Amino acid sequence: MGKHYWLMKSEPDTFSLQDLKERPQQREPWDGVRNYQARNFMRDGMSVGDGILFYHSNTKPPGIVGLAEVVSEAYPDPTAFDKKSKYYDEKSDPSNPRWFLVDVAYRKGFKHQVSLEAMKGMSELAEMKVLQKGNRLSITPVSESEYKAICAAGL
DNA sequence: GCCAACGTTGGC
DNA sequence: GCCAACGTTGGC
Repeated sequence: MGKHYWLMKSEPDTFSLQDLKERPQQREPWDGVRNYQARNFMRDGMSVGDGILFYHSNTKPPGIVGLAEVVSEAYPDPTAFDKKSKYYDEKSDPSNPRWFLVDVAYRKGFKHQVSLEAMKGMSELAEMKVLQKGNRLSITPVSESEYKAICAAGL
């Protein structure tokens, strides 16, 4: 299977690209996703080596701040089984897990953040999922041409 | 802080 | 299976 590209949102107050950069081995399980579509992208769509656009949401300005990479196959999200976790889900049965995640690793910080506003002005991104009205998904697929256009603007 | 858009829940 | 109520997301 060829390499795919994804946009993954995170609120920087919760977990920023800088936080990922400072993690041991600069990698982290992408836990806490509790949306079925986003889960399906991780569980069924992602492969090791896929490229990730790291997006900061709920901040000023929102936008893509750098690059990460998928570094594991999908596996059950352990926080769903942890009663002390804020992501605990009593309906996720360890013998039939409901929630999955992948590990992601830091790759690069952009020289220039590519803001949401700038993205809206880029004709190459007219079809991009994250720009469609009403889209709240925290994980969306990105085409190779979209990925390259954003890298060209940010690196 | 507001609120549009969307997903989930649960009564029926 | 329908759909109203509710909760969340996330830009502004």
